[in-house]
Amino acid sequence: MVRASAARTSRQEQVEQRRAELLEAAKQVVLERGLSHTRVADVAAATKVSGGLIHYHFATKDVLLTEMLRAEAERDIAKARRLATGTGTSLQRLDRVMREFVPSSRNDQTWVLWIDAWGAGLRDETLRTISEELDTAWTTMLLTVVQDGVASGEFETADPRGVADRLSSLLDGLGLRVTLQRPGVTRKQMHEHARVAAELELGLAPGSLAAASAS
Amino acid sequence: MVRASAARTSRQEQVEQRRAELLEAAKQVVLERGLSHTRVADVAAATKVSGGLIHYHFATKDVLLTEMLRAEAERDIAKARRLATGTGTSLQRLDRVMREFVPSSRNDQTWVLWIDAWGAGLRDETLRTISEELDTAWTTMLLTVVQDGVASGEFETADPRGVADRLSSLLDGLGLRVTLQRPGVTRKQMHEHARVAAELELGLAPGSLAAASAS
DNA sequence: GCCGACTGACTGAATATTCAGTAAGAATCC
DNA sequence: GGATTCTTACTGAATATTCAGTCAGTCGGC
Repeated sequence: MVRASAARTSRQEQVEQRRAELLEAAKQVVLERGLSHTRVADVAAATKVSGGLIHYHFATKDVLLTEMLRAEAERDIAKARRLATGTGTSLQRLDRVMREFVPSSRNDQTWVLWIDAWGAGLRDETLRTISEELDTAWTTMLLTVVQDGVASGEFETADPRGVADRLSSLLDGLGLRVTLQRPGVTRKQMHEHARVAAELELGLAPGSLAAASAS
Repeated sequence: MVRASAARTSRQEQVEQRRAELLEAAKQVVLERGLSHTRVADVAAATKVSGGLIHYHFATKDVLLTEMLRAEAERDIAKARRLATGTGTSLQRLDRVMREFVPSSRNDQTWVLWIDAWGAGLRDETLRTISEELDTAWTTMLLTVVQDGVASGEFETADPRGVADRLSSLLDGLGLRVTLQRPGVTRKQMHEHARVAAELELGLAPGSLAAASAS
């Protein structure tokens, strides 16, 4: 009895694990081929599993992809929440947040995924909502940091909400350019642009944010 | 002789017109269904023409869609150029440019098309180049206006290039939000955000730009 | 009567979804 | 604790559909 119920991995856990495995494979395929060119056969092959199994766990391809994006969004949202409640001065936290926004490479998984999702969201209510929640989480997080900085006297602005909206919009525009490898917008420049804009918005002396990251 | 050579529309002109008609239909279909879900049969139906004719004028569907985007980009680029060389004070021109950027509705054709194209550009070199040219044109146009304003003493900045990059990135991020109907970012607010950011970047008194548009 | 624009039926490939069948394990009974 | 039914994750092949692209032939103007 005891042994049976204490099996290392219960049936349910195994299913959970398999689903997670399929979602992860789906993500990899989508990163390579794009949302619209992803085939369920690709996901099956990537997992070394039969095509039928995909449909055993996910009713349709759409469900698979949607759940993958939802899971991904949740992970990113959790990350944003963690950043919002980090330690250090507001200046340091703001710097950390902005660094987190910069694509880690031209192939940054997160950015590629969400740029794809923006397009799909134009016609799919569900996807639009998912990417919206992610967007909201990041903007809210920025807002928190800005508000904290204003409260502590580090930042100066009459419209924290507006600042957060502008900074997160700017970061999206910059991240897009970096990911699409637009000339003249490297990762380094993106960070620099974000720094300058934040300093202007928050009444900081030029270089304050650069100094924050050094410390 | 005279009659023949002066035919209202020459053979070549008719072909040109039909191609334009097909490109326009393709655009409409893409706006409705998205780049990846557009079928050549849809374009044929929209033009009340046989499926075969599409392939008579365009070798493949990809060619059709790519040419459609190229034509669209060229039109937009021409518009940007026109704005760059407009009349009025730099303040007025800047205001005009920013207004032009704001989606005319949640379904603004240009924005929907290019958000879709960003995603496709992640994996298609040609499409990436096309949207890059458009992007460059708008940024360059902004740069021109900023530089003119600096020269005339209306604006003050040490880095016109940086200002142009930041403003156009911000506008992309904002346009995206408006088009995806993100809560809290209406067309009006987008314009307001752009105004505030431009004033901060260019050392203008709050409201200068609002005043410019009123005049 | 030739040529170029056009039609529309057709092909073939790609691919999502279904489904009958298998086997390993869990639950139940004795 | 062994035999038995039952459940369920999974396979692989069949099926059904969707579409891009082709091609033989029509039609109208020059």
